[in-house]
Amino acid sequence: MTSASVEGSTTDPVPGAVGPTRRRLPTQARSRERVERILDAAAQLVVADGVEGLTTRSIAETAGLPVASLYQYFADKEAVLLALCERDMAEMDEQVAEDLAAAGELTMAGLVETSMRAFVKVYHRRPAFMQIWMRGRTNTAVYDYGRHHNKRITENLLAYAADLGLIDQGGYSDAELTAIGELAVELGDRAFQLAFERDPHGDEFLIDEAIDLVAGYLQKVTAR
Amino acid sequence: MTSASVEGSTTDPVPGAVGPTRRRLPTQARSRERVERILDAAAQLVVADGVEGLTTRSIAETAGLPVASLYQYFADKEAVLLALCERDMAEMDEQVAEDLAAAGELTMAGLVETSMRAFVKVYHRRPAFMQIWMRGRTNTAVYDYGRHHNKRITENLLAYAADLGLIDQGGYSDAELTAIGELAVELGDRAFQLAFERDPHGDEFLIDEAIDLVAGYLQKVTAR
Amino acid sequence: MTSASVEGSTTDPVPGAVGPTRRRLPTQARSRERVERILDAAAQLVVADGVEGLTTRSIAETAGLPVASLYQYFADKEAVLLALCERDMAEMDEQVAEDLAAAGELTMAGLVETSMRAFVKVYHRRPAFMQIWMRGRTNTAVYDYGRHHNKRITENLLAYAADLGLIDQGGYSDAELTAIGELAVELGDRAFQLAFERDPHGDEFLIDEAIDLVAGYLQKVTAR
Amino acid sequence: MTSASVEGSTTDPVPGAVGPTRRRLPTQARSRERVERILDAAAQLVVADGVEGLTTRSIAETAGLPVASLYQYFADKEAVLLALCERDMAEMDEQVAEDLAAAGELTMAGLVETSMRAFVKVYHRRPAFMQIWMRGRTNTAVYDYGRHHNKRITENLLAYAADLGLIDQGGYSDAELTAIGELAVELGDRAFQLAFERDPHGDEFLIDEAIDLVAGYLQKVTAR
DNA sequence: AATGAATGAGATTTCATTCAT
DNA sequence: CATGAATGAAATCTCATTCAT
Repeated sequence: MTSASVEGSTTDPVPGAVGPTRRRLPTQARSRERVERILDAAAQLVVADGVEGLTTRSIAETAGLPVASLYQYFADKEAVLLALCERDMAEMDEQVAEDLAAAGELTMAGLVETSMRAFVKVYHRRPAFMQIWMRGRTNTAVYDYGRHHNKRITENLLAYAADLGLIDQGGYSDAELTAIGELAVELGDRAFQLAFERDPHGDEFLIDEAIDLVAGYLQKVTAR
Repeated sequence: MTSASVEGSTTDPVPGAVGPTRRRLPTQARSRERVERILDAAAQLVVADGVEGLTTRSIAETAGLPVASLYQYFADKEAVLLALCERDMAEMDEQVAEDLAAAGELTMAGLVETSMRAFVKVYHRRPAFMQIWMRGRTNTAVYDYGRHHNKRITENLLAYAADLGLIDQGGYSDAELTAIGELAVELGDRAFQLAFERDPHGDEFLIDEAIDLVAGYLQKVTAR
Repeated sequence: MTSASVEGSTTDPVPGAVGPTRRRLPTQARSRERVERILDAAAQLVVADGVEGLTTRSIAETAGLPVASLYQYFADKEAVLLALCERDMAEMDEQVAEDLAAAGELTMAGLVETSMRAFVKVYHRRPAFMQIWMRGRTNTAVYDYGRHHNKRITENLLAYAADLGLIDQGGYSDAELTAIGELAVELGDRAFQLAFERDPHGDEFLIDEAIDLVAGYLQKVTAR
Repeated sequence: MTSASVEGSTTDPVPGAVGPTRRRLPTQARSRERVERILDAAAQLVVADGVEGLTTRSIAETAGLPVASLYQYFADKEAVLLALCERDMAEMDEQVAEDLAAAGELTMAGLVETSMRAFVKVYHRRPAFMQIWMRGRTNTAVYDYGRHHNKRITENLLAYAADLGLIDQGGYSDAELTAIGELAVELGDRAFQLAFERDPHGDEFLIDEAIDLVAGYLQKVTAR
């Protein structure tokens, strides 16, 4: 097993996030706590009303602070949503990294299954995230963030797989290999979306199928 | 060639569509013409400003009639969007039916390819539709309509394939077969979305891959 | 006496004014009445709180209609202010035209005096206008409108004076003559501003001085 | 040449200016430096965004200190603007005093010309000041300060002229004489405003006219 | 004295929808 | 049927100012 890691430069700087310059601990703690409160409020509201129904007012009300204070921590409404994504996304990346590390010797199919099962774990742990991710993609910002993140996941997984010698590029160019990888990730993502749309806990049959189909599709570039 | 047709109960009743009570022919004709004008306006605006930027005012202005008159033909803004989808969708169904009819003896892979290429034809012919379909799915109504339509397409295609004896259900239950079919359609749809996101004319490599992967995934229930 | 008139294309189209397409008389009347009510409200508020304190809310409240209805008649807040200026400005132009017509044979000094006294008449008749004009020029839109209007007044008066043969251009170029005329108008305007700043009814001594100084300054281009 | 000086009680107490209680020299020095930094920032911003676009945040940011610290040195935003005026105004007074001192024996016309040319010098040297002064008068505070300052200038110049025996009061009362003086100053001011509005460097023709007209208007109270 | 953080109080504008005619 | 006009209901964001530390 190599030292390859799927966790690359994991944390995208979320555009619009306003970091209050932190200096003293008590203040920093308060700040962090408020940011968390805002994100929790937003998550809760998204689950209840959908991403479209999210308003600055409702966020502030739920978080128990004045609307104006939102703008102390976030550049605008969109930034809240993105921060929400980022927070859970980071957790997701960690889970994947951890499970892969624990998995030992892997084939391509194993890599796919381990990663995708890690995703499912996080969806279970974070129902709000699942909601946003699975239903909230009707918001452009979230959609774009999702696309962006999927690209990064693709890069990391491809690099990881290459490191382990799991890839046989066959006749495909590098660009084509990347396109195939990205397509695989998007397919898995979409299949999961369906699985969780049908059943909040994730339809088991569809989850299994999703894993199966991604691995199956990747056969064409798989060495072992 | 059997009498099977993918065009089943082709026209979904769009919720919210208000049928103006028709009485005299001239009126009916006028009505139809105005509905078309509204849909054309909406299509044009969606291409220009995206689904999010669509307003009743802009629709009315572009269509050259008073805002209030929209409500004579549609229950609300959403209904316009859905009618728009439905109109193009019907065209899409027709194209598929026609191409399948012309295709003669088919295997499962042939069925998949023929259908998907028919989709692409329509995307090319109707850029507005492509826009709505490929980018507009960030609108909840459109998204839901898409899901709904994909289900219907699945049903029709499965029935058609069964009719032709292309299906070998293996150990799968009927429900599972349906789930697999639906998943296949959604995957193809998503893959196309990526293809047209990357290139307004549809990235050729991705289109080919899409067809390939759908056919590949369906192997597990394919007789020939 | 010639047929020359200072009332040229007197009414500048106020940018942003939204004319509801008028068709039927009752409706037209209602519309007009509401516009008047809005302008009256704005005028009253400007007198009370100054131009800076004017808000859409206060206008609507005072006029007794919902804020949203303002936007039926005016593109935005600024447009209200400009319409207000225009309304009174038109009256001012009329007064000048009328008084000049009644004045018979004139010298340059007579032309200047007649015009400026006509201004004063209107200031007296329309205290709200006087307020806006004399104090409200701290608003950029109003200021710019004022400059613009002064230019038009200059053109009209110069043309009128030229028609009557009151001008002896001396060594000055056309551009310089225009500059001199504009300067004269602005000076008179400013002097009046001081006169009405000191006394809401217009300080008499300053008004006399204003007329005197403008006529005096124009000597250099006066034939008789 | 007498000892008369236009520089009277040159520094108007700016209302709202908060003198930080000075105690130790280093602190005082720091204070002074910060005040300068704030004023420089404000000047720069006014030139860039106009007086209307000035915000406490932008000032603080540009000056490189926390917003809250502004309030250590100034009572409110307006006070900053006024202090800015005052600073440049003092320079203007000095320039006038200096040029008059250098001018030797003067007539009324000479006094007017020397003073006004001194103004122009400072406008050229301080573009920010010119901006505020010439366009910023749409801000009430600045406008009022301008009026106030013009009054003081009038007093000083009248006293200076009287001292030199340039004045022949004719039939005018003292109050009238003052009114005439003030009017003359305001006229010159306004004419300059036009000159600098037309050309950032000051339209030469208009500047000459301005000087000419002020001297001309003052003829009525001029001894020589 | 200095300042990070907090916020009350608005401001302007947009839009879908509904009536009265 | 048609539609001009009207509007309730929000939504987002900005800013000057004030405290607690």
